[in-house]
Amino acid sequence: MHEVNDLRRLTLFSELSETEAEMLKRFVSVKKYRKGEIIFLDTEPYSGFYGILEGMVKIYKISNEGREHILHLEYSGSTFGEVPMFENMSSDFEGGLTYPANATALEETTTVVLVPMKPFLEFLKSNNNVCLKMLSAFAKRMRFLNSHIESITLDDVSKRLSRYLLKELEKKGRKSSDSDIELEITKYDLASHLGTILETLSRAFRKLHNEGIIEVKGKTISVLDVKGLRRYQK
Amino acid sequence: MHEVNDLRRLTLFSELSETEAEMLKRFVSVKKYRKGEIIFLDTEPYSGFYGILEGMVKIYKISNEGREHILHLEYSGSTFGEVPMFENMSSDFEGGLTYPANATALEETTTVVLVPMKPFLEFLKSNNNVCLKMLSAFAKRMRFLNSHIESITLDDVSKRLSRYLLKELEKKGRKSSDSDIELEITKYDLASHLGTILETLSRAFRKLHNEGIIEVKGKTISVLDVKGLRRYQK
DNA sequence: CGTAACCTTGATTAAGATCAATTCTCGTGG
DNA sequence: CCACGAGAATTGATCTTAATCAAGGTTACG
Repeated sequence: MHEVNDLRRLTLFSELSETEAEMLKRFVSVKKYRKGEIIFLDTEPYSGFYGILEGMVKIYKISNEGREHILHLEYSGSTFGEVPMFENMSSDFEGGLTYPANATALEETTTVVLVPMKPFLEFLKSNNNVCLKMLSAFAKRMRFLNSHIESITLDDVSKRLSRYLLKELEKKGRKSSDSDIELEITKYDLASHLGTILETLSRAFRKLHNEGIIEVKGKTISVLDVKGLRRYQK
Repeated sequence: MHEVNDLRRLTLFSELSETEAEMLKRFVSVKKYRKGEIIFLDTEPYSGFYGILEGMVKIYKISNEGREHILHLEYSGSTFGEVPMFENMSSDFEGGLTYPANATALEETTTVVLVPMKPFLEFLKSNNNVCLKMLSAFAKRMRFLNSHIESITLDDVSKRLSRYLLKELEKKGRKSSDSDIELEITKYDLASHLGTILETLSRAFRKLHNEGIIEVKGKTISVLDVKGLRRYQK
């Protein structure tokens, strides 16, 4: 279904000209994964970054005790695994590059493109445009990481949850105006993303429910009191 | 002492040609701060990023309860506050830009340059080189943020401390080979950086000491058993 | 040499992880 | 269409870690 022709579906490449996209096409390759399949591990040698044409991917780390923490959830249109590409440029680089985290497909049909390092770096040199776009994408991700750290170190679990729900509301907000949130991931994954575990997340949902702020019905969260939610994380 | 002429002391600009440096000089300005002085707050409107010519700066967030968390410690040669510069480029940008965190000088004589947004973005358009350097700096920082999150969510405080000490050893390692670490910051700031508080950090030091791994004498940490330290965080 | 900033230690409390037992939900095959 | 079973989620009891509260000690520096 999705082909190399869809390259411009990726935000990073959305403004490429026809000829530029053609150049890219020559060296990228399309791959498909099923739910739960691993795209790369943080131990693997680096070959290039990925862009999502369809589906959803989680980027995560695992502790020695086996606990998992999800750093990012990436959706169709976005890219991941770009970081190492720019690390062989810094003077203090030594040894082989690896991916910074693990990546696994979350949806049954997840289609990605692999953009290999060397040809892409060449491509970048003559495409200041894409360079700037990439900086913009990095900036966005850093802002996200900052606020993620902030929330993990300074907020308790219910606050983190309310923060997450508000962000989801904002996302939906652009499309529809009702205040129902449909969780796109399992609560296990959500817990891992919020830096906690399933049981604790469950109790946080209950707490917000008891305060009359939300209603939980499976994967559907109805926000009854947006102001309350906003007040909550302050 | 430090002047606009020192622009190439910043890693980001270290490879600029004479003429390029000249261009930059026209619009940057030098500022000096004393220990404890605030450089910017996360509520302030964004004007541009900073580069450190001399001294040290902490980048941090503060919770509503007044707890502080240090995201980065930046030293002479590095830049900070670049993120918002690339955020007005993304399509979903709305409203005025602010700094993503607070910045405060940690040393008595801290000298920085302010690089204002608009002229620098213009400059970037014709300097693919600097663009790539910036990507490399961003990549490095993201790698750091990732491992920071990993350590905060998956390790306990003593592990985080041992991780920190190992990184410091590595840094020193390039210069001298002995295994003494001279803390450049107060233990209060270190605690804040490790996502904990002074008392807990103190106990973590004691724990590592009791295991015979380190010796603590004020701001000097002697690592007696590097292997033990390495083993510790696994 | 005195004072303020810095650090340590102990006792107590609180948040969240772990362990264990159910319950709920939903897709699949009988 | 129902029943079964597996994965997902909830709930309770207990344990662990780290935050908080409180007091005292140490160091650096004017």
